[in-house]
Amino acid sequence: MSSHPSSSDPGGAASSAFHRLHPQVRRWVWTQGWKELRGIQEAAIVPILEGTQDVILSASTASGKTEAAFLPICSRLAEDAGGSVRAIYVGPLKALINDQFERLDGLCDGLHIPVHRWHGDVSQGHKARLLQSPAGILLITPESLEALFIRQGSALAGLFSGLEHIVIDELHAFIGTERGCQLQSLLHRVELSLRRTVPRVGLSATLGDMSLAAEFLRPGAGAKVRLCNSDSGGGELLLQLRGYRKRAPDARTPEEDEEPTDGPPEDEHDVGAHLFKTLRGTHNLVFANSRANVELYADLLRRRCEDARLPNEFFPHHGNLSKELREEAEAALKAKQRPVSLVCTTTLEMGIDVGSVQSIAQVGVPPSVSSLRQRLGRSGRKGGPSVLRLYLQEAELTSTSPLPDQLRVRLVQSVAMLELLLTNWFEPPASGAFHFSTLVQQLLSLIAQHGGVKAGEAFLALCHEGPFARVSREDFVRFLRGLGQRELLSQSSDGTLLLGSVGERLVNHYSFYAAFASVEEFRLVAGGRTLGTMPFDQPLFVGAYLIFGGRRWRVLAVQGDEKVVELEPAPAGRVPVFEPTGVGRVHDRVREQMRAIYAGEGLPRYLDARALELLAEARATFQRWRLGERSIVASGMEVHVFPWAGDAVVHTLALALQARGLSVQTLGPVLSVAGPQADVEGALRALVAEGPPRAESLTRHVENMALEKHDGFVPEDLLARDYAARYLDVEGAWRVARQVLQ
DNA sequence: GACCTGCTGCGGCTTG
Repeated sequence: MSSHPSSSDPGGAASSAFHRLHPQVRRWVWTQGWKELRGIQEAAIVPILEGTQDVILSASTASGKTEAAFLPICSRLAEDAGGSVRAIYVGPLKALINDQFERLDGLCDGLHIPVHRWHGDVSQGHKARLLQSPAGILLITPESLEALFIRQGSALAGLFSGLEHIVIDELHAFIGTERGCQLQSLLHRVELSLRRTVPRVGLSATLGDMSLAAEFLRPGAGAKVRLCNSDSGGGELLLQLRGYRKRAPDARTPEEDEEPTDGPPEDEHDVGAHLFKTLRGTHNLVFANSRANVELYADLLRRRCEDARLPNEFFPHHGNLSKELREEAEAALKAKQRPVSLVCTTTLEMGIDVGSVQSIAQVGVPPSVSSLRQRLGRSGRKGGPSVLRLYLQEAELTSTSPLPDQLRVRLVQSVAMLELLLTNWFEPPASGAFHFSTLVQQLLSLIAQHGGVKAGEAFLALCHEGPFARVSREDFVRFLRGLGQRELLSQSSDGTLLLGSVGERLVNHYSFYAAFASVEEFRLVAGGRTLGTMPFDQPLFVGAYLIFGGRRWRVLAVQGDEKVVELEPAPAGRVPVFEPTGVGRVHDRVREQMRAIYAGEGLPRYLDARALELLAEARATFQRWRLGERSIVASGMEVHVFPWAGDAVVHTLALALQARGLSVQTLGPVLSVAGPQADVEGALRALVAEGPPRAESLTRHVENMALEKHDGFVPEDLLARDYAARYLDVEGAWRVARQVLQ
């Protein structure tokens, strides 16, 4: 960014917008010693000052987005900030709200604009003071805003009567989620109670398709949202993908158990050795995908420090660690007084500012291109290059190695993701869900707010013009009937909806304010013996494989009500993969790119020697099986189908084949079906001939469709529709079915 | 075998 050495005016000669800020606000900018406003700050002034438009401010982390929103907002409030809350800021994290509170307080202090924060850790005294004399800016979480509706329902309109601005921070973190849907509903309900709209400002990291973000910010009128984008542009990127070989796990089955070995296996030591050698002495983030791996690598690196008689530089950071430990680690990284690297899960992907780091390490397959991009954004900010090192382990092949291992799908998927990252593509946020679980919450909340509502009013408020616009009147009636049967609702003689006994209990517990569920632990049982518990927040199928307690198991049955999963030891030789080929849902585009890499000959320059070897093996397997020419191959008693499509298509095909009585297992990009090839091809041909079914009909074999918090109260058919909209792609699956038969 | 986020009112205690 260039500076204006000839001028001490932060607005610069070209800026007319700066002069439209309140004199006191301009003075604050001068006292900060800023040479000029950043592009995004400049661009935001006029649209926010006018106060008639919704705005999205999109720029990379630490680009001054908060100030961009609040310089003009404070200019508007500088003369008079009283009477009611005048601006609401919604943040996804308490820590972020605390950060922003400190920053805003400095700006607002001289302007006599009160700043209040409101979340679970704020004392009741502070909250009571705001309720007594509401004024200025309120920083709040979606959950605390929910609590305000339920606890202060009748006082809400007065509390917010003079509200002029709503700011949503980290907008991208809300899009497509239950929590985001809850926030949309709460903001809509604020406007309903004020009987007017309030302009919204969304702050976000750079998003690919801005129209999705705009539609999220103002449902139904996304096209009218003003977009202010300050893409600082991709700087230089230094990239390396390092391959490692790992002993095949197939040798170890539950029948022939061994003593657990001490410490991590050799292969992790190799990865650890390189991490230690390259990261020590500087500041870095190591993303390790799971809490278990975070602990493993943090421990391994700490011991290397001890061995070298160095003070420890490596600390773990994940959601199960205490707040104190996490804050200590964050502070150490930010202080920059001595070298510190944090080994973390997604905790450090967004939110609080830890300053920029020298490099990013990713151990294992990245969850998605967009998260890779987000992680990369943490490195090399001040003009320097971003550095990304990817560490990938593939199993040593044996005579019984399953096809996905031979195909090195983890390595190839990672290369595909890096290639897509380099072309600046990344996955759009999820869309299409109905969010019935959050509709349960919002309906109960609406009733609690007003003491009772008519069904027609609720439909208008939540569905017709609210965030649940895709729910039809007929569906809403069925939905209400279902909630009535489950005693969440009751109806008075004049037709008013009231809370039923179960609804009353739900709403009166503080856990009701969050739209997302705490992960439920399932009890794992094998041969009548309880092995332990494990959290499941993903669909679970009979026949699925999992690893627990260092052993491999196959799911025999799922008892959703009792939260019990029955297991049997996985048969020897049928153990498919050492670790998941990717976490989360893989996009069509990534799998298409994988096929191109298998079929191609190019050697990406960022691969090390071992990774090149593994890629060569992958391509040799692809050639040997002639997968460039055919998508169905038989191997022993199994048939492998390669749709080269994303998880939604793979999952849909698996369910469709299961519905025809076949035993199907999905292994990353591959569907493995038991039986002769002719049967599988026959089944696929029959599917194509029948044509695509209604997506809901395929959910018959899904054991636990109720994944979101209140899904258990949602009528089965509506739940099936929500599930299909989130996880299935019938059109895509039938297109692929036609292709693989050619 | 993914990960992350959030939470009120009140009773009972100590301390100034």
